[in-house]
Amino acid sequence: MSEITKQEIRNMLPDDDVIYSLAELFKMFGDPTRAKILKCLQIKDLYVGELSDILNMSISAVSHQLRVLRSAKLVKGTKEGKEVKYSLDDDHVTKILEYGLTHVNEE
Amino acid sequence: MSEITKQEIRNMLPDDDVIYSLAELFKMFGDPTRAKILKCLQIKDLYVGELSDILNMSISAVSHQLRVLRSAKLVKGTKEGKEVKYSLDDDHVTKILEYGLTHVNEE
DNA sequence: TGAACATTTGAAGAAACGTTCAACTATTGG
DNA sequence: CCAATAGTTGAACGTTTCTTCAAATGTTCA
Repeated sequence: MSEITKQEIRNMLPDDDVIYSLAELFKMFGDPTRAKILKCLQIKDLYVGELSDILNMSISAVSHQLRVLRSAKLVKGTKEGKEVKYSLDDDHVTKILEYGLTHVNEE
Repeated sequence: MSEITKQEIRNMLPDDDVIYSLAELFKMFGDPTRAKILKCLQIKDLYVGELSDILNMSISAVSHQLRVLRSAKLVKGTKEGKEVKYSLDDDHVTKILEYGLTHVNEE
């Protein structure tokens, strides 16, 4: 007869700011372009131009998304001469993507 | 000296439809309201009205988001008299949320 | 049957998003 | 120093998203 009240459920939820961060994180994976970029960087560190070639997208579009991913601390860019090499900046990225793919492939 | 070409990277990426499904999945977790709903349902199966109370949101808003989650096959609703009880419809949900939370909490 | 209740639905409006284009900054090599 | 190359940035745009409100549906019970 273990009853759980609404108030108790409310208390068990993560704080609002945690929920917001969580949603922000998942939002990063919630766009096909960003998902592809992350997948690419999982394979190999790449320059912006290379990503643009591989994904067949404009440099500008790729750059805009890289900025978003950078601000979420999921990737980082390192200047090398006039080019910028991007790499994953987070260990969880791979794990999270993997779980997602497992789910998607198990239908 | 193992070189990886752009073409090879392209070939290593998941198919576009997989990437799209993946993004669709993560999009579900990418909204605070939906994240909260999923968190609640992780604790206990709940009626729409209960969710609306717990989250302090209009019934309509909750119902709209439940429809989205339902169409993504992450929750399911079962009619019980005039109420509808919602529950998680997917084993991965908990794992994915957990990984996300781990990430968010490890800053 | 009809009033009350629980939920769904559709339209509307505001805000957020993603791409494009053009302009800009930064770096290198001639 | 100038031109060429790599990348970033901001504004504009069309699209999608989320909430609200009002109306509709479905269910129970008096």
